[in-house]
This record gives sequence, structure tokens and C-alpha cells, in this order.
Amino acid sequence: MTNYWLIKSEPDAFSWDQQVANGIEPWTGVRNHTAKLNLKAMKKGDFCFFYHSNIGKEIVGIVKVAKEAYPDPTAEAGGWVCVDMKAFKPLKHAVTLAAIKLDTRFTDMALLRQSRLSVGPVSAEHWAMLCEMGGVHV
DNA sequence: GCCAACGTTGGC
DNA sequence: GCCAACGTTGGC
Repeated sequence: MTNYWLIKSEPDAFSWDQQVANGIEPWTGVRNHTAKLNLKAMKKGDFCFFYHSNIGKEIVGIVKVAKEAYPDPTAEAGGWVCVDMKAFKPLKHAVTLAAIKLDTRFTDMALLRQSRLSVGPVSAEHWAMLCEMGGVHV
């Protein structure tokens, strides 16, 4: 069973273009327990929307979980984990936070309910709608 | 630049 | 164990 997620990155720190250039990239630096639990729940092959926070505030691409949770090498202690993400494909049209907020069907989305959560789940229904808005078929 | 949300810390 | 103070994230 494939699950769907949304991960946030500030493009200043790490952007979609860098993800594409690097191919597979360790998704490190998560220091929030809710986000950590989500990382641990990810299975190889799960899809994630790649969201640019702060600058852009839009979903720009899709990545795939290439390696399941393992200890985050950038954390000295605390049991933090990371996963490996592989660039999958860009959205044809970026889906902005503003557009998501306009559609009342997204009111329940973790992205809207917990604006500070950097790794959150996406339901299959929301996934399909967002792919359509982005002009891609997965 | 400001502010809301929310997590963490430390005093009691 | 409670709660005020403070720091961080992220949208506006």
C-alpha cells in the first residue's frame, strides 16, 4: 500500500532544482517529533510532494522514498531519523498554498491544519486532486 | 517586519 | 505537574 506525504523545504536551504540535480538526497534535519513519526512511517516507494516554504509557498515536484528511515547523521543524539528521497518528476504547474486554501476540500489537510509541520501525510484523495491541479499523472 | 501557532525550557 | 517565558517556523 503506497502512502502519500508532503515534505517542506526552504528553497534557500535546499530547493527542488538541487534535488533534481542530486538525484537521491538524504532528507535530514527534521527535529520535530510529529515529523519524525511521519518519516518513520514512510515506506520505500511512497510518493511525496516537494513543497517550497517561505519562498514560493507552492508544491513544485514529486519525490519518491528511496530508503526508509535510518539514524540522521546530522543529529548528534536524540534518536532523530532521515530517509533518502529520489527526484521523481516536476509538476507541470506549481500548486500554490493560496490555491489549496481556496478549495474547501483541503480544509482537513495537515498542510493547512499544522502549518509548522515539515513532514505530513496526504490522503489518496488529496493526492489525486493535487496531481490534477499540478498537471501530472502518477 | 509582524504575528500566530506551537514546541521547549525552567521555576515553582 | 503546571504554567509562564522564550525560541522557532512559516504565512502574511
